[in-house]
Amino acid sequence: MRRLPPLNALRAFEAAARHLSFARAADELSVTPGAVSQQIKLLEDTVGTPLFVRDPRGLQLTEAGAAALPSLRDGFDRLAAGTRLMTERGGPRRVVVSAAPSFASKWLVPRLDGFQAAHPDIDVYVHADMQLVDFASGEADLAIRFGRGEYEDLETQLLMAERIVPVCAPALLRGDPPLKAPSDLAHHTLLHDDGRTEDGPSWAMWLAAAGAQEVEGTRGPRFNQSSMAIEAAVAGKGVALAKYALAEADLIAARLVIPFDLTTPTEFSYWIVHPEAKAALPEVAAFKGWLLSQVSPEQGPA
Amino acid sequence: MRRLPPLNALRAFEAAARHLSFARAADELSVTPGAVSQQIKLLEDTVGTPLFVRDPRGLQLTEAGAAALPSLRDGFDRLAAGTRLMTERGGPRRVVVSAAPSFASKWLVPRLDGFQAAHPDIDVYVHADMQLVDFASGEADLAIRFGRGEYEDLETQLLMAERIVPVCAPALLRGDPPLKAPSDLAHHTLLHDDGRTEDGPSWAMWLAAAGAQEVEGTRGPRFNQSSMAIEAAVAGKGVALAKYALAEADLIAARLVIPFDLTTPTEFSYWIVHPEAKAALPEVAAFKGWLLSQVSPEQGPA
DNA sequence: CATCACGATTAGGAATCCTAACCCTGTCTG
DNA sequence: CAGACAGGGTTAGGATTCCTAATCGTGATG
Repeated sequence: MRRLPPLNALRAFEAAARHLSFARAADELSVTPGAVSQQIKLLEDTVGTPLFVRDPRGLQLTEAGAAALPSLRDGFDRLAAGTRLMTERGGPRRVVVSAAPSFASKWLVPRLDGFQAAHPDIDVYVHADMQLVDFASGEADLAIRFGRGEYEDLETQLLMAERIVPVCAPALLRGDPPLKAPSDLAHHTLLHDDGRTEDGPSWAMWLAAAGAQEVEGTRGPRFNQSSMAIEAAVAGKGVALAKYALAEADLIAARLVIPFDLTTPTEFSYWIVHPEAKAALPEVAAFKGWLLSQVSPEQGPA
Repeated sequence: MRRLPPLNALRAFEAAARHLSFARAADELSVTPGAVSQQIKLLEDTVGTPLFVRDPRGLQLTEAGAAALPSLRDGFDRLAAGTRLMTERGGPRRVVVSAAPSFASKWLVPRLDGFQAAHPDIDVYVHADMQLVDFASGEADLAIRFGRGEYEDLETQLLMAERIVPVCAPALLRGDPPLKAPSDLAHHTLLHDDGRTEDGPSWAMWLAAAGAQEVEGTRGPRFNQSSMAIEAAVAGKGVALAKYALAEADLIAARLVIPFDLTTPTEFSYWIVHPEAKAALPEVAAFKGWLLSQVSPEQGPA
């Protein structure tokens, strides 16, 4: 027989452990910090072990507390998912999708009408943010992230690989001077995506691979979002190094061209990521299936 | 932000849905049925949907309730696992293993000392029972079951395949009459494992495969546990059809021999089965790894 | 050295939860 | 076919749990 300590105490612990703060946990639970303190003491008495080290400057989990946290977080995730399954029968369904801002605007949003057409009963909320912070607080249902696919305690599935291509406005090809060889880049403006460095290779790396070491690879404007570099390229401001997925729509619409067909593969890919518990929600499953169908239209996941 | 209904109400619902009875749920939770009734009404008010159809002769889940139950059960499983992780630090650890009686006595128990040697801090409780009923009530941590590996909502991993062999005491080989060909079985006693039919082929099937149709395959004593048929064979009472895994120890010790080397493969195998939530418990993981190491000594799971 | 941020502690009141007793309905049983 | 029984529903009121508000202690901060 399953034996559980007082559930509210467990929940208070889970929140406090997640925030490493009674005050923030209390805020999340809409109670006072004192209440959290009492609940946690009760839990510690029940299980017979201290769960936090109370430094005067903050909290720290004991080994016992740290060992239990992942299971507890996952457990409450599942209770939340189960509750949603009973609450939202027939009501409006929604998925909250988290993605990097550039990916959201350049890849996801242009395709969303396809999802809406296939699932008119599900509303999609796109949550664009730089890092993957939404799951701990329970805000997002599913995320698309660019990286190595190493996300702890989250279910992960490959969406698609990525490669880096140079792009510019078509007019630049016959500009002054024309863009015929990588060395011609010396007389053009290079547009830099200055996001987090791990996101992809820089102009310097690309130029080296293209054998155009003589071109200075650090000049030119820098943007902290890939989409801005791409939009600058569309506007004819220069040549950008772009992730293919983000430039694809502009390439198909002929607002951009690939001047030199030297693409650099990356070790990073796009991943679909979500807490395991979310898999039980049909709207999340539907969105995931649709995402995968966007990549290989005939076939969803295995 | 994760929004949850009153947790005690959720737990009451989960128990009532599992038992399809307020009274049994109340018993499990050590409260009165009235309390359960109130909690469930509270939950139904909170989520705005009825969860049970109250027939005068019992309960039935509504669609909403049925949809939510698996997530909730799994959620509470995980909370229980997390609680154990904090409770049993340093204390005595234990695994409760459920297995069929014959498998437990003939295969599992003879090897257990190896596990005890490798993990002296973990106590193993062997729970022998005919069906797989222990998980719902939370009694067992892990089970070994013989079948097709189709266990809903449970994590499943193949332990080993199985095949059926005839076995008898060595003395019978030179008995009167001697056992030289399958047709000689006509003058010997056949020992029948009369357990659930899906467990394996009968003597009739084996004799047909051996080309010994003239032997009457229904005579002889019947046992409702495989181990009893094997023990009867060891005692020289006749020839039994045995699962190889169960006879192995007696074969190695030369208390049994295989008179005819015609083994019948089965479509059933042994599976390691447990609720997903149990994977978080180190003692369960240790036992599972040890089980797999018993099958292929050099290599544990993938 | 005053202030702030963080947690611990306590008393008392608010909210929740449970029991006990009773009702209703269909089924089983002699 | 009547009575017992088993299942669930309902209610009042008391037991328990939980939370707030106020106060204290401690180290970091400016």
